[in-house]
Amino acid sequence: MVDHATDIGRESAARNRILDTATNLFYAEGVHAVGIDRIIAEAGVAKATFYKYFPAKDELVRAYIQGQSRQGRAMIDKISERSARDSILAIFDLVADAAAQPGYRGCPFLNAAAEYPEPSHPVRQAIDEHRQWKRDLLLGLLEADGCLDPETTADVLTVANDGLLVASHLDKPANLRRLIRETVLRILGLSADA
Amino acid sequence: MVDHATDIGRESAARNRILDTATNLFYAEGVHAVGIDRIIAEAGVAKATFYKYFPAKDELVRAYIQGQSRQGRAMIDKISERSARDSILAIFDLVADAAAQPGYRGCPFLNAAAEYPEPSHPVRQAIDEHRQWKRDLLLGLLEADGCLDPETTADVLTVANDGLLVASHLDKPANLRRLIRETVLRILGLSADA
DNA sequence: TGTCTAGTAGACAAATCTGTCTGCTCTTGA
DNA sequence: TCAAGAGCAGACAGATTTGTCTACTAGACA
Repeated sequence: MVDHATDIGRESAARNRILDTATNLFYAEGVHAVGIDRIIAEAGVAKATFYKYFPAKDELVRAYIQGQSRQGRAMIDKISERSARDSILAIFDLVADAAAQPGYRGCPFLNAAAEYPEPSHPVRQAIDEHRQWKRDLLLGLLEADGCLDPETTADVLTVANDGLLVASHLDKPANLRRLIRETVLRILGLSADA
Repeated sequence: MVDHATDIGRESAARNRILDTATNLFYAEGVHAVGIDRIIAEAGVAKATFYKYFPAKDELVRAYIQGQSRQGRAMIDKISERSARDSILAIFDLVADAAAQPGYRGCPFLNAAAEYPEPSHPVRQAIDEHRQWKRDLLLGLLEADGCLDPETTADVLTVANDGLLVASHLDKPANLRRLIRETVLRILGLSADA
């Protein structure tokens, strides 16, 4: 017997359909607002199949968050080779790309975190993992750029990233790309025209 | 007959108890996660009384948001007279004060907005109102401070405010006050030590 | 005394929530 | 040919959701 799909939970058309449907619904309407029945109906899947792959709703939510994290990393991986400083600017430009998408509703991680009060919850831990990864990514780029205080600057850039994701959703500022650039340049100390 | 309490919805011990209880629960656990039954039980109020003052749950949520807005404005009103620039710094310091509170769980407006996808919903409108007020407040202070581009700077400060509220909750950075100061000074172009 | 108002207590309806379980139909591979 | 696995369909349980409605109590006021 070949060591085939012993591991349930990987590669299955039904499972993918469930996760895709849930991803769209969770992001568009919020986690608590979307019920299992709706997901299985729109995914065209039997209830038993759902509970086979996701023993509880929270496991689906965790898979949703991890999927968003994977997707976010993939977007950043796609950025072409360039200087550390330009990489930072390109990463922040992704906020504008996301905000230009039709159903944009802010940051999936921040939205989900708002619905999970308990910091030790698996969903929150998945969110923390992503945030930690992103902070480390920025830190590395700042060090490569010769930043004098990379730790502090990474924190400030994280603040800016979160704030830009919020503002691009709730305030829809005109000329978001300019706002993003202005924010990053001021934080990096490259523009003191305040 | 004196023109007494014709207007239902103002000043009532029961109503206050409902709103106070709901405020604590909504902030601590999220809006969708808290049911009417729980609120009336913890407020020690009859169901009929609840529906007398709040014809639907969403009206209670709107009242909760408006109460948080009122409270936020009161905090800022309490800041003593000082220069425009110092006022901005003092306003941002309020983030650290809030984060130091026992049950801190981030910004009530951002958390609630995450649970209301529809921008035209009354709850979202109440949130927008508060955000607009705050942005105008910062804009006025920047103008008084002689800022060269107050509009842009107000946008960037709004970004920073949101980001700091998020980070202080999800990341719990060591030395939050220093991070706040660093963020604001860099945005105002008063510190280029990146 | 009688009436009006605010409030309490709780039954009830209708929908929806998560999760379990039974039974059926395919497809694939030995 | 036959057995196992994957998936579908849907009933069911038990809790919980928002919201309505009836019946009662206590205080204020004319």
